[in-house]
Amino acid sequence: MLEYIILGTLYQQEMTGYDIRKCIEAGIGMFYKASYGSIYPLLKRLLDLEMVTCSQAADSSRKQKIYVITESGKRCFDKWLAADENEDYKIEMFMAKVYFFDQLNEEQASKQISGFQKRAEAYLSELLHKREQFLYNEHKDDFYFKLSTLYFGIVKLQGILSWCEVVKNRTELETFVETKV
Amino acid sequence: MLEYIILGTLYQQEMTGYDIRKCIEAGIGMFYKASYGSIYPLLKRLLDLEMVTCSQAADSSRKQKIYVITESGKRCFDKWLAADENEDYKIEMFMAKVYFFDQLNEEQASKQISGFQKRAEAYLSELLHKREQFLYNEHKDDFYFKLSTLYFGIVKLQGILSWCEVVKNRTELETFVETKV
DNA sequence: TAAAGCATGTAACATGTTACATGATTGC
DNA sequence: GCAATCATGTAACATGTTACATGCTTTA
Repeated sequence: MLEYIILGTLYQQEMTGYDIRKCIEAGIGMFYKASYGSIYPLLKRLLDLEMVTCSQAADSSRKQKIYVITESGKRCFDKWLAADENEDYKIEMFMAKVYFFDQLNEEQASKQISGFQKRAEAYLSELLHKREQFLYNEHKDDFYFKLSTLYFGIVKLQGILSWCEVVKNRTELETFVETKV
Repeated sequence: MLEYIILGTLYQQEMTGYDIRKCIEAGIGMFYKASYGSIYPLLKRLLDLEMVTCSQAADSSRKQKIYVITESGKRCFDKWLAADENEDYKIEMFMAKVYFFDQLNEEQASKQISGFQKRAEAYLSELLHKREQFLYNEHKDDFYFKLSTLYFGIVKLQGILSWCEVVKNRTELETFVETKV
């Protein structure tokens, strides 16, 4: 995963390993954390794979290495971005991918979001079913917190579904916040 | 983390490693995945630490090992459950802990939820601030999906906050679902 | 001039997954 | 009798974190 995020970051702008970390933190820090201990070794591997090239900065006062994505690296990233992963992708991973969807054509983006939405819907049904089984339980009060986590899952999935509905149609994002407060 | 979840599971009921996995999957599978490759080695370690004991099933037709939590194991689990982690706990980890809050006294449970809520509020402010910076950006349309992930974070945090508000006061959980649909 | 930030990198550790190996029991 | 499920366990692999080592540059 991180290798693609690195490629996606370099796709937008060449930069140093240090800057890559800052970009990731600023952009998708909410969903994904990357440390130097994972970035630097990966950059080395991407160099070996010729997905990126690297040059010492002309401004040689600093010992910085500027990384640039290659054509091969771009193709690799594009392929990942367009791939419709059937996997049981966690929402955080999916969001880290969505972050780069501005580089994807709208149709494919919508399709991937719809796919994710469908899986989320199926999962929500499961949870609602689980909730019903609990609903008439005599000992309900003894499981208040256990149940609360189930409700958390339900509310979270409902949130995901409304997000999908808005974003797959490229609806104005402010609708999210306006309806609140 | 998993060691505590195993202890918490055995606290409620003695069982085999196989059953522990099923329990985890059924209870907090939504937040936490555990494979045999992680459970069995951990059970061995918990045995060494005398947090659990183990006996071959009397019904010896099957080669099953029934694990039982010890007093020392219970104390260890209690301590973890009551500990007010200041850490930057991810919501999933927190929920896995909340799952066991029925074993904790109400005051401490509410206090931990309030603590989590506070940290979530601070984070939400950050995100709302970030959003404002984007709001009047001329190139906003070029970052639709990038922005959408920011909004996802905002909506998610708002969801977390309302969950906290309900659960820390032990309010009827159905309010979550009733207001919807 | 001291602290904060820029900048790279490694080694030890932690954690967990996947695939494999093995074999009994239960339900159809 | 066959498939599904119960049941345990290991070894190789994947992934990533933390702490450490090093030293320059910018800013208060």
